[in-house]
Amino acid sequence: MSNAPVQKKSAKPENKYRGTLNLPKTSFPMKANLVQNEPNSVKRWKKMKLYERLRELGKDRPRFTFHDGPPYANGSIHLGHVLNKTLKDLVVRSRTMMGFDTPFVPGWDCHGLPIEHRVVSDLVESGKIEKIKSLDDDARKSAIRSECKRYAQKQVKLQAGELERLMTLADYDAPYLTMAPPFEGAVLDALATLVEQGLVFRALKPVHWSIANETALAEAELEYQDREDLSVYVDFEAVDAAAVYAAFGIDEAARTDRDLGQTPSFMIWTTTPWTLPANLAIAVNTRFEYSLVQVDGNVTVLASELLEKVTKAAKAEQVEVLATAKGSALAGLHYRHPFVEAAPKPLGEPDADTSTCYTVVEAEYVTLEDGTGLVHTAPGHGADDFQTGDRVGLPVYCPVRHDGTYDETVPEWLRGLDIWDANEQITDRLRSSGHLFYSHRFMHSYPHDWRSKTPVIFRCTEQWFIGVDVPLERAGKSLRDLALDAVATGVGFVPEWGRNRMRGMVETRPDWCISRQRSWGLPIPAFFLPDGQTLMTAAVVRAVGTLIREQGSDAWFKGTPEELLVHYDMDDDPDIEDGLRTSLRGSGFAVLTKGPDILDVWFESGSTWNGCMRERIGDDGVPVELYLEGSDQHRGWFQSSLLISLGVTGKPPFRAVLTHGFMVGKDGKKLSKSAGHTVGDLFKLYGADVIRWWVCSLSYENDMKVDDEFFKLAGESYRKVRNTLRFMLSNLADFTPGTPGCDDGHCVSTADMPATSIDSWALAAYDALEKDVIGAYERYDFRAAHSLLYDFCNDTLSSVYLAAVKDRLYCDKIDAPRRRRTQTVLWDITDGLSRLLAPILPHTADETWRALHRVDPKDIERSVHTETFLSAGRDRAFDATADERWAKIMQLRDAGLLALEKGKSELGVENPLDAGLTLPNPDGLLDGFDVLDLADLHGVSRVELDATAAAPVLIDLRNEPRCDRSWKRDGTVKARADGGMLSDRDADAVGQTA
RNA sequence: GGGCCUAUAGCUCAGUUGGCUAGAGCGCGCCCCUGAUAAGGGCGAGGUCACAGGUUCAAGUCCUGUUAGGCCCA
Repeated sequence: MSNAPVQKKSAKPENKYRGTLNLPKTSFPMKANLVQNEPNSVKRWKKMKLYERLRELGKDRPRFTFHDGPPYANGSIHLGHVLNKTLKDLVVRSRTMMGFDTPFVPGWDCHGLPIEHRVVSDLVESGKIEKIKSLDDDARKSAIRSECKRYAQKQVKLQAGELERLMTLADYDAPYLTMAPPFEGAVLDALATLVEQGLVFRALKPVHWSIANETALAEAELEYQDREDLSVYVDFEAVDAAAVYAAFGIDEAARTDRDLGQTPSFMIWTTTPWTLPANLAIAVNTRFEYSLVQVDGNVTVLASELLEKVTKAAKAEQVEVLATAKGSALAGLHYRHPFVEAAPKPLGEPDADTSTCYTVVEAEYVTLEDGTGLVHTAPGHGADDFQTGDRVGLPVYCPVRHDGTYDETVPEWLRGLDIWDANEQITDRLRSSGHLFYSHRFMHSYPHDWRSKTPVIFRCTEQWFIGVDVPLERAGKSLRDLALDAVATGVGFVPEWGRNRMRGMVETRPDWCISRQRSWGLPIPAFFLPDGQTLMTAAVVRAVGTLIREQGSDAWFKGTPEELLVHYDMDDDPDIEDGLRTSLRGSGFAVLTKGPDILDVWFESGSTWNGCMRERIGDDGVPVELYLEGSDQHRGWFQSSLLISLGVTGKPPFRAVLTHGFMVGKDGKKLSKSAGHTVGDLFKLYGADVIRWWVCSLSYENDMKVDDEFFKLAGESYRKVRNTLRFMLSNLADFTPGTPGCDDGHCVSTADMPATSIDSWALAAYDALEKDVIGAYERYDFRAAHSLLYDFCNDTLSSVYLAAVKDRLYCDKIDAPRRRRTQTVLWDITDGLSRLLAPILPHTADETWRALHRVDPKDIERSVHTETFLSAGRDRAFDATADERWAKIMQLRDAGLLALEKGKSELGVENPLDAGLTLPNPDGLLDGFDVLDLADLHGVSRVELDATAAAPVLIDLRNEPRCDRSWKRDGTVKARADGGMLSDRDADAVGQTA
C-alpha cells in the first residue's frame, strides 16, 4: 500500500429512494457450480432424448455429414481426446444450430495389439494363461479373444461416460465398434473389392518386426525412442587385391614400386552388428569420391569426405591417402565376408543363386552423412537393402527367426543366439580377427514397438500387402496416383499446409502391409492348400464376410473351412484359377487350412466411411464433409481411409480434412505422461464448460500449451461472460416478452426503435456479431468465435451498452417506454447470445436460455440445444438498423473518456456523474441523437453539443444539485414536495410532480 | 538424417498480396464506482517481431542459414 493518508469515505448519502429503483434481481447464480450442475444438465438432455429429438427435427433439414475417427478403446480419455472431441463437438453443435441435420455416430477402434497385450499380461499375472496355453491354436485364440472383447466393451463404456461428461453430443446409445459383426462384414466387403481390383498380394518383405510380440508392425505401431547401440566400422577384405589397386589407378608396377603388399579392405559402418551375418553386398554411391588409404599399416577404402571424421574418431595415428577414385570404379569388385565362408543360402532354398553375393554395388541412397560411404547391405534386414538386392539379384536372406534368434544357416558360433546378444559377440569376433577398425557405443533414435517398448528389427516374412503402385482393374491408375490426384485437387485441407504434408507422405509411402500374426482382430480370410497354394479371391472374402456379418469374427476361429465357406460357390467365382478349382473339386474344402493372419487395425479404421457412414447414415453419408483429427493422422487414419475408399469406390471418403496439433507442456515441450491432472481431475476442478471454453480459445493448428494456470485463466474469462449474461437476466426480472408488436420468436419491434438510439446500435452490433460468429464457425475458426463472443460480452455489452443503460433500467419508471425498449433489446440479445454460445458452453448456454424463457426446472422438454441460431435460414437475426454515424460516435466516446480522465487529474473531478461533457458536433454529426443517450454512453450527468469544438471538454458540475435518486446532475434537479432533491425524470418515477 | 509446421509484449495470440507510430485479451500499475459487489468501469506502462545474413526505396511479412520446439518418417 502507498503511505498516503487513508481518507475515510464520507458515509453514503441516505438512500431513501433505494426502494423505488428497479434494481437487478435474479436467481441465476453468480457462481456457476459447474461441477455439480453439469451432470444434471447431462441427465436432463438424456431424459429428453436430445440426440433423437434433433434427428427428428433434422428430418427435413439439409444434412451436414460428419464422421468420428475412432479412438482406441483403452484407458481413460486424456487431454488429446478432450481437444479432439471438443473440436468435433463444436462442429456438430454449430452446424446443428445453423440449421443442418448433423448426425454424429461416435466410434471405437476395438481390435489390435494394445488390448491383446494388456489382456494377455493380465492373464499371465492371474496365472490363467497356463490353461489357455495348453489349448490348440483356434481354442487358444478364441479364449484370448473373448477376454479382449470383454475388456474392449468395458473401455468403450468408460470412455463414452467421460465423453458424455464432456457434454459432447453424439449417438452414445448406438456407437459404431470395429469389433461389431456388421462392421466386420463391411470391412471384409471393402477388402473383397480391393482383392477384386488386384491390389492385394502376398510377398516376402522386410517388415518392422516386434520380437517381443512376434508380429509384424505397421508404421503407426512404432514409436521412436533413444537407444544405445554399438556403432562399428568393419573392414571387409577384397578378394582380388590387384583389381582394387587397379580401380584406384595403381598398376602392378606402381604397386611394387610403392611396396603395397597388403590386400585392401572395404570399410563399412553399421549400428546393427547382428545383421552382419546376413550381409550380402556393399553399396557405394557412384558420384562420390573414395580414397584408398593406409591407416596404421592397413590399406582400406572409404569415402574421401568421411576419411578425416572416421580416422579421427578412431584416433588413427598414421593416415596416408594412396589414391582416389569415383564410386563407379569400385562397383563390381568382390570381397570376402569377415566370418562367413561361403555366401549362405536362405533356409529351404537350396537352389538360391548366390553368385552375385559379396560384391560392391551401386545405390543412390548412400550418403555422406554418417559412416564410411560404403553401406553394409543385408536384403533380409532393411528396406533399402531389400530393394538393392531385388535390383541386383541377391537372395532374400534372413537368418533371424521370429523369436529373434539365428537359424542354422549362420556360422556355428552364432546359431540359436539372440541377436541382441550377438552384437557384442560379433564385435568381439571382428576385433580378434582384425576386421574391426573401430567401435563405440552411441545414442540414437531407434524405432520401438509402441506397446512393448522394445526395439523393433527389420526382418523378412511372408505378409499380405496392398500394393500402392499396382494399377487398379477399374481405373488403370494406381492407388498412389489416385491418392495424389485427390490430395492435389479433390480434398480441402484445414490448415492448407496439410495438403503438402499429405502429398509428401503419399509420394513416399511403401506398400501397405495389412497382415498381423495375432488373435484379437479380423481374420484375413485366406485359405491354403496342402501344397502351399492360396485361395483368397474376392468371392471368398465376400463369402466369409457374409458369414462374419451374421456371426462375428469369432466364427473364423470356431469353424472349419467347409463351414466358413458355406456362402462360397466355387463355380460362381470368376477369379479362381482353373487348376485350383479342379483340385478343390476333387478334394473338397476339407483339405484347406485357414490362414493365420489378422488384419491390420488401420485397415478396419480406414473402412469406417463404409462400416459406419455408408451403413449407418446411408449412401449419401459418403463422401463425408469433414474428417477432423490430429496431424499425426495424415499418415494414419486419413491415409488409410483415403486409400481404401479410392480402391473401393474410386473417390475420396472426405471432402475436407481438418487437423489439429498436439498438447505440449508450458515450456513448449512434449507433455510427459505422468505430469499434470487427469481429465477426471479437470472436470472436478473446473467443469466441462470451462474446459471447453479453453479448448475453444486455442489456435489448434499448431502445438498448444497446457498448464493448470491456463485453465484458471479460462475460468476467469468464463466468469466474465457468465456475469454479463447474469446481469442481463437480472434486468429482465420484471419483463415479459410477447407484448403487442412482437413478431416471431423474439419481441423487438424495430420499427419503434430510432436508428439513432443506443438500443438500435446494440441490436445492430448483435446482428454483426452473429454474422461474424457463424462465419467463424463455418470456417472452423473456433478461436475467432471465442474471441468475438468474449469481446462482445466485455466490450460491446459490459463496458458500453450495459453501462449506458443502467440508469434507465434502474431509475426510469418500471414501464417507461424507453426502459421497455432497452429490456426488449436485452431480452433479444440474451436469447441470441445463449444460442451463439451453445456450441461452446452447452451447460451455461442452456442454463441461461432456460432462465430467460422462465422454463420450469422440472420441465425437461425445452432446451437451447433444440433451437437454431436466430439468423438460421434468413439474413440477419434482427432487422436492426443503426445510424451509420455510430462508428464515429464510438470514436468520439474514446476521446470523451480521455477528457474525463484528464479532468480527473487536472480538476480533481473523480466521479463521472460530477461531470458533464461538451461534445464537438461538426457537420451535424450528433444531430438527431438523444443527448441523454450520449451522456449515459460516457457515464456523465449531461452532454452539451458544440458545433465549433474540436474535442470533448469536461464540464465541472460539482456545484450543481445532485439527484438523490439517480445521483445525476442533469440540470433539472430541484427540491420536491417530499423533501428530496430529484430530477424531473426521477420525480416522475416516484410520483412527485411538484 | 529427411518431409511438414512453429517462434511477435511477462502469458495466449492477431498482423491480408512486403507499405502509417507493430495490435488485442489476460496479467501488471494507477484511479473511479459501491445500485452487476467473491462484481462493474476508466486510464496507463510493457515489444531489437528467436538469431545471423541476403533481396528491396521499404521486411514482423520474401529468400538462405543457425538455434529451439512439435508431428510424421528413416
